Amino acid sequence: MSALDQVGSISRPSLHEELTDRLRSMIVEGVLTAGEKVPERALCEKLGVSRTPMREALKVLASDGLLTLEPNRGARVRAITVQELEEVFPLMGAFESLAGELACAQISDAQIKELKRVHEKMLTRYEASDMPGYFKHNQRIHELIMEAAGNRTLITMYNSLAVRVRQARYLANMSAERWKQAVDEHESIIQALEARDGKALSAILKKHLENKFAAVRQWIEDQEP
Amino acid sequence: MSALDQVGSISRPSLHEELTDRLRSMIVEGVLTAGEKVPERALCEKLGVSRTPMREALKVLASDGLLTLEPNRGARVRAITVQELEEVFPLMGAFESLAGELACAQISDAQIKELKRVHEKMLTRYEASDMPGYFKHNQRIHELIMEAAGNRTLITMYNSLAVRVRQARYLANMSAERWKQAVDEHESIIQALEARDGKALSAILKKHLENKFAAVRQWIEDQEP
DNA sequence: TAAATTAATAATGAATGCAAAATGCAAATT
DNA sequence: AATTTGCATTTTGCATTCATTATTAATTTA
Repeated sequence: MSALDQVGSISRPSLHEELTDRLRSMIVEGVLTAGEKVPERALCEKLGVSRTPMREALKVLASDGLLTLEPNRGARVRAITVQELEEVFPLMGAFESLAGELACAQISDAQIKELKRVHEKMLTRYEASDMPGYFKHNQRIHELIMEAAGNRTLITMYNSLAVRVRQARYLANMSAERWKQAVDEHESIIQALEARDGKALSAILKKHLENKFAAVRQWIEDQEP
Repeated sequence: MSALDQVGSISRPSLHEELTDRLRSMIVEGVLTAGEKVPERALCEKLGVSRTPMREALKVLASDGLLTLEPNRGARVRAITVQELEEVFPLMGAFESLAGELACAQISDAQIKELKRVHEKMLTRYEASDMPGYFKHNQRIHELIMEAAGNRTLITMYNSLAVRVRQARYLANMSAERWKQAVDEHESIIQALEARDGKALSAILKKHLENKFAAVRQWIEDQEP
């Protein structure tokens, strides 16, 4: 075995890949807001690239459901509709549920420890009423469970939905009760994981998401009376 | 309201869309086989298009997981690995299971009738030992259940997995017993649907897929000893 | 003046061109 | 003879250009 075998090949992501990632972030972070036109030319100039890779990126994001391409009329940021949200949540529920079962079957002690660590941090943020901080750790916990499930296809599909839900920031608003409830649910999640009780965790995660959805739905109904 | 308002606008799908569909079919139908390089230029000439829309299509298919793009080295048809298959099947199980529950909750009598019709046709094909014909109707039945679930997002995600599984034609080989078993399972599926028993259907569909997977896994093990 | 038609402008879809990278091959070296 | 090195060819990534379709502005006409 030569010393060179240790050296990994350098990966230089192509322009269109960087662009897809960049644009995806811009959409999720709300720099490009829902319904907004995506002016090809302007974006190209802003980011200093030509139209070819930009258009390639737009096609990919459209196939991911983040944009709509109206022929000869360009791209628009696709706003997730209430109807779509009602479609997406059961799916995410199924994903989380599956992830829970898979995770319990093979999660390591180290992974559980890490989860508890993040969970504790999240609690601190909750007690400090720091919602953004809370969400950050909250998201990380769900990511860790997905990772523990050890199914890359599952992660990919889950993320593609999560992105679209996150894009519509229904979640920024949460009542005090709902927040308390969510924290309690997370407590049970950790417990089920420690016990490696797949069925229980699966059910809790599904319920957790259903409650989240109920809160979102409530929020929507309050918004558009 | 003028008479012209009745006339729908001609939808001329853009070239890259047609190309993505075309290439997707070529992959699923095995015209482009797994592992094979996809020579941009040659394909362009064959299909009479320029490289731009072709490259856009390739990017989309890559993001769908049907191709891999090695930078500066072009596209290859991505062969689904055994590991990936093991990832995909639980997911499809979750999808089918969810579809079953949703379908039972809202399927119409007309839809059930249609399902039974296709089911009967499928039985005829089984009795005639016509496997391709059987598969065609089999696939249609699962499509109809998905449609009855009335969740477009679910359908989209399910299809994107189904395509990748279908591409690897593990299914063409099926033992007589397995075939018999599959037919019996389909019998139960129809019954559960008629009874609109969501839980039961959900369980049957999941089991149905698990058995299918077991058969596929068996086939793989026989292939590479 | 307001509606409608036409002209001008801008944006998109697709094709071509060019530079960089990879591949294939033959000569050269060990 | 086998491996390496240099060179030509091919292929890819991206930019640019051309053509077509929308959008806007201007003009005409009722």
